[in-house]
Amino acid sequence: MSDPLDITFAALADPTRRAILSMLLEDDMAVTDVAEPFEMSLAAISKHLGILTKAKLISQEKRGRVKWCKIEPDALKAASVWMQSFGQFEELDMDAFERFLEGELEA
Amino acid sequence: MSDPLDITFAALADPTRRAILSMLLEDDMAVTDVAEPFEMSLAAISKHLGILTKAKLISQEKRGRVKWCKIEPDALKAASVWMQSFGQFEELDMDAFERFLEGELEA
DNA sequence: GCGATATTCAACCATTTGGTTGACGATTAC
DNA sequence: GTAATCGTCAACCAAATGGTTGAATATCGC
Repeated sequence: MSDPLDITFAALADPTRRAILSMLLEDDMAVTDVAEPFEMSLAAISKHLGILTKAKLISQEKRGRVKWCKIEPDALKAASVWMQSFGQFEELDMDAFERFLEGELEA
Repeated sequence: MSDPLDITFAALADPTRRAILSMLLEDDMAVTDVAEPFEMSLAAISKHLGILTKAKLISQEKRGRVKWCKIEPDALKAASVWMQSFGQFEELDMDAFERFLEGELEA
């Protein structure tokens, strides 16, 4: 009943979840390590990771007692395609990207 | 306090609002005409348009008693850039990207 | 001026969201 | 075996979300 795009965009709407994705861009991480920089409970981070998993933005694999989180960039494709359908902006613009990152990292 | 991307992605997470954006891609529209194809009250659509306006995904201009809605694709740019940084990161120079990120984090 | 049209506002409601805490089931280390 | 670690679950809570209805505010046509 609910469009996968609903799930994708809703998952991306939370700053904690976007920060998690940025962290996972650099390397796969265990749940506890993902939680470490945030000022909230492990259970809360676990929930966020569940939402990202449902949105297929990440995958989780349990090895021993450690659950590893890995980014899954493909899920962004559908959302990206949807946005491209607006077609009024060009492809990735590095200057804009850097300006954006500056803003994002200040917060 | 809240990142503009929070607002943008949250606005895009609702299927009614995405449908409205698709409609506005074809032409500017009055509020009543936007509401016509949906099975919900005019007030509900008015709220959705308010959310899209706050996200700067559209603008609204009142001429007489009619309020015209116009798509504003620029707001999608920041979100698109953010997403493409994940979707296409394989095609980027990952080492340079990581060095860039680290530099930003120090600053 | 008066009625019809365009839109929003205010109050309300049910559901979802993002967080907490404490208990719990695995797994690992000693 | 027992204690510590990793992560989730369940119950709860406050606030936000997406919808409703009915009244209110402009503006237009006649």
